[in-house]
Amino acid sequence: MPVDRKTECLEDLRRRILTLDMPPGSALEETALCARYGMSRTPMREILQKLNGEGYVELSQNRGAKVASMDLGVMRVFFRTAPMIYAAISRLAAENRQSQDLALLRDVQDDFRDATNQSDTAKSAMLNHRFHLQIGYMARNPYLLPSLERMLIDHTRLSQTFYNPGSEDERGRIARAVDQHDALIAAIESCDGDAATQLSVDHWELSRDRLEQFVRPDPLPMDMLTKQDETHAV
Amino acid sequence: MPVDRKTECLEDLRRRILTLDMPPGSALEETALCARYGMSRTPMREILQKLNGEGYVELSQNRGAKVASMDLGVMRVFFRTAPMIYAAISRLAAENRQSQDLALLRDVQDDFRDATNQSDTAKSAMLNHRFHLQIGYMARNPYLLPSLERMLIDHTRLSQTFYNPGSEDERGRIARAVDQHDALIAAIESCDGDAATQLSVDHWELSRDRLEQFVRPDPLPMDMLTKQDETHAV
DNA sequence: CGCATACAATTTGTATACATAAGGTATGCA
DNA sequence: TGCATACCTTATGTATACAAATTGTATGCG
Repeated sequence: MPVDRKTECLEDLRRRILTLDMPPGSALEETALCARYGMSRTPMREILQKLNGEGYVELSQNRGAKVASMDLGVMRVFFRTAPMIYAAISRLAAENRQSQDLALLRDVQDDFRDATNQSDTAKSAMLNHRFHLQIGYMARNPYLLPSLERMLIDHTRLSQTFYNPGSEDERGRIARAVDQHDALIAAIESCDGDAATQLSVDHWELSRDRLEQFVRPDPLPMDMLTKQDETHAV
Repeated sequence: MPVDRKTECLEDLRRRILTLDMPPGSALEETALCARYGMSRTPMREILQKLNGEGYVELSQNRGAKVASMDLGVMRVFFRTAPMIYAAISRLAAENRQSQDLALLRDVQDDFRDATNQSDTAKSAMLNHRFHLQIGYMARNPYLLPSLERMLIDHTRLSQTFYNPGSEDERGRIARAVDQHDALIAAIESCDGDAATQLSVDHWELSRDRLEQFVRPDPLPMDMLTKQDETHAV
């Protein structure tokens, strides 16, 4: 059997969790996973332990593993924490980047742009995830990286929860996000920490505005309410 | 066999790593640990995986586990990141604290004060660690907590690296640190986020100044150099 | 004498069998 | 009929045996 079947399984589970193929809270039975990925329970349990450490799954004593939940209680926390982490990571990436990193980042961005052009939602989400994770690596800060990783897990899942591929607005936002990625790469390349910080804030606000549409939906149009009222009034 | 021998082992390993009983970089052989803690390799490997996820140990493919290293390259990163994380956590703790948390925090602080009065270095360091971790729990921010945990691992180990129990300066700093903890508790109790933030910065600067003494040691006294020069000049 | 290669010893990774604990179901009693 | 208790099923936790890989060592060749 291949040596890195484990790595393959690990990445596939991460992908399935991030793309909501495995929704938050769903149970992960060891034997089922073992059958699916063709390995014994021992390495599978180690994979689940690792995913637990990364924040993808939650483990309970004698009660198995579940995909990490995403209750609305932490949404507020998410919206408050994300800009701080993203801004700090972006600044550090601009200050500590190395040329080889930049090539990797461009590769991911190229793939991301292609995926968005093909309207491949899941692939776009995964490559957007990898893009921001790559910036995290470039920041070279082992203390902040785990926070970024946890933020990105929920950010990626949230984005897809509300994803509407047909919407004209959505397509426009995605195009702007791609452009912002390019601008961010440029800022990081020129080691401009201030610019990278500002761009990460802009990028965050684009994402936030989209997500908050669903947390605080627009009020119904006034005339519609009026019309209803009139109908009832008759 | 006891039900939570595993938990006991986990906490003991954390303690031994934090107190430098197991120095950074030292190898952790599975069979030796199994013999020491009286368990099989399977649960021990899961413990090592968990410690790896928490940042206490580093795992390499087919090359075993090592206590997380603390190379001087990340020291700069540490000094830059710590105040941001500590300040953010302190503010959030003040804003999101619950009364039951506060009682726990006071208990830890009481034990910490006792340990410092007894000049028990290792115990003081562990209780200081628990104090700040408890504040982390009170912040109720699952995204930032892992960063705090990683910072605290290195902070606790660093503090002991340079600890000098006989020094008069050291005793004074410890006394001030204890007082700062009390002030921080008061700020958190009154839900004063600004005060908690400021106090965490003060507390950090006390620690930073002490640690930086060793990173940038004072220059030798001028007259000593002069005297040496004169001797050679004869 | 130095280096490369092959072999042996040690250590890590995996599979399987067994132990244990949680949850559901059925049965008996009130 | 309702509830409690005992048992059975299922899934998780642990131990041990075996496989694979890495490292150190020794030997042979240049």
